[in-house]
Amino acid sequence: MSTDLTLHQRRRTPTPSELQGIPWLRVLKPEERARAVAELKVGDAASGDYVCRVGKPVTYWFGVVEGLLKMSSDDAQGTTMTFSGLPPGGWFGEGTALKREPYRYNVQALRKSVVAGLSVDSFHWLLDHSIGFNRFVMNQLNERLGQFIAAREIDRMNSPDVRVARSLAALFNPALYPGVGEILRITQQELAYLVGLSRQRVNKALANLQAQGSIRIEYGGLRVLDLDALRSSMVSSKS
DNA sequence: TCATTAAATTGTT
DNA sequence: AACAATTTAATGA
Repeated sequence: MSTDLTLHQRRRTPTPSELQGIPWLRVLKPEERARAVAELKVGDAASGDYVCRVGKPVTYWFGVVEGLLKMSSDDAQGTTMTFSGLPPGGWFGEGTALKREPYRYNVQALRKSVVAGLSVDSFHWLLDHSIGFNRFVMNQLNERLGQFIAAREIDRMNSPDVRVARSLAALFNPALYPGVGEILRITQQELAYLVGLSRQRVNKALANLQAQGSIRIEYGGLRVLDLDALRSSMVSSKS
């Protein structure tokens, strides 16, 4: 089920509409932006494809233009632990790109996706030349720290409804994933993989959240009606 | 553009 | 895990 590193093969230059979905381009000055755009590559990843794997040397700083990726890691026993989902607008790998160390996690496409990449050299060039870019990366690191702390709390609770609610809230984080608007394109099966629950249970949890008025279920996706309600959702599993 | 068919996704047991 | 119902996407006239 796992083909390898599609991005390194058939990569294109980004289309204008794809560039539109790259949030940090807007914080660059015209010269910086021109240079970055020239260096950007995009590639298509089929469902199951790996974007990066543990131990591989860092080649790119990656971003999701379209689709859905998941970030996970396998321990010595081969148990897979999913850290986070990566919806459109999300960029990752800055930690390893900064230090030019090998990747510490696997990133795999949950569905057919479009992934953008900026070479590590260009990434460093922007760090050396652009204040705006530095602010973006710093904010990105800070937001992600918040995400991981929240993720630990999520793992400790055993109420499925709350787990689903909090995980959804994370995916709708506008700072980290500006490409996600009112609606998040994600199937209940994909969400089940991310949260670590059965699809049936996720289906039920979503129904509860909808009844509570914080989301609306749509075919192939979800619409957020009340993000704060998702973030602070308490245990109310009357299923 | 519309009708038909296949595929994907959801709701339920 | 399996099934039926629903929605979307694809096809071709």
